[in-house]
Amino acid sequence: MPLTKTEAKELLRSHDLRATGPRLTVLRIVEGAERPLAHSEITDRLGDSDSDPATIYRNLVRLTEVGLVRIVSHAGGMARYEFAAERHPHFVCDDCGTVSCLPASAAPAPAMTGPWASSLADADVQLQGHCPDCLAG
Amino acid sequence: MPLTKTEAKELLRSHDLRATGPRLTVLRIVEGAERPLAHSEITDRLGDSDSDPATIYRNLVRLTEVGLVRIVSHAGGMARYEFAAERHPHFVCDDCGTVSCLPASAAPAPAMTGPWASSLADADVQLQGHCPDCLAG
DNA sequence: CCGCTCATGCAAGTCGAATGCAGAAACAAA
DNA sequence: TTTGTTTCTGCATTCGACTTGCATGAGCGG
Repeated sequence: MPLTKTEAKELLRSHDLRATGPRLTVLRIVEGAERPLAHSEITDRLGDSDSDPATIYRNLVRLTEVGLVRIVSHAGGMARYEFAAERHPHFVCDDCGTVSCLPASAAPAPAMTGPWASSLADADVQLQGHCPDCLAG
Repeated sequence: MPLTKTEAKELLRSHDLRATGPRLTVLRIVEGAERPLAHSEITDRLGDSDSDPATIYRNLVRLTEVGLVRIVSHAGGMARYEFAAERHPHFVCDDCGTVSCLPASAAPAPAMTGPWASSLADADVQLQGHCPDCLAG
């Protein structure tokens, strides 16, 4: 469900960020993605408006700081960014490095007593293994 | 439960690896650690026998290839290595980057039908959030 | 003890990511 | 609309984790 240019603009302004060209584009790409994207995958999807790589990095940092975007994984040494609206478990493939989204029902909520209780209550779940594609191939 | 020098040596030989000085040291450090260690943390624990950083990297790669060691996380852009004997959930702190080990009871096994079934069955669980220390501080 | 093979150390290179700086653009106010 | 402040962009540089090439040196089977 892609964000319109106006919606994205308002979203940025409501987080005290200026609605600049590259920023709008990055936000809309991340929001419209079907899975967490790496920096290189975002630049690939820029199309006509190819901004400077460093600008994309800085915008991802900025969007992460204000909470619009979240880093889901560093698999393979590259950060993967996801729109921070909904939380669900992710599956990281140890072979191909792809990060996939899973339905919440796939992973029961973790729980523990003691000092870890509140940490686990708000934790994101990530599963690591071999994805169906790599198992098949 | 630290590995003796002889046990480590046999473990290496049984995996078709030569029992060299740096290799033995790295294996024993990783095995004796209470949590997954980054490359820099391993060199910190080398003590008297400080080998070349590249040698440590290559040994971590080799040990990972033969399955004695596993990469648990790339949080903060650095790989964390753990002795591959037992599997348990890990908690990665988004603030300080520390990777902690949790008891298996903390995270129920994930499950799903369809193509993901077998992938999830063998998956490692990793939780991301804010560790008790960072929540307190 | 010999010799083949693999590992080490050193240096240089790769790649993702961060940073300094000057010019340009966004937003608010006049 | 024009001005002015503040933030952002683009370019180049730097950084840190990691990798690789190559010659020397160490393991281990014979």
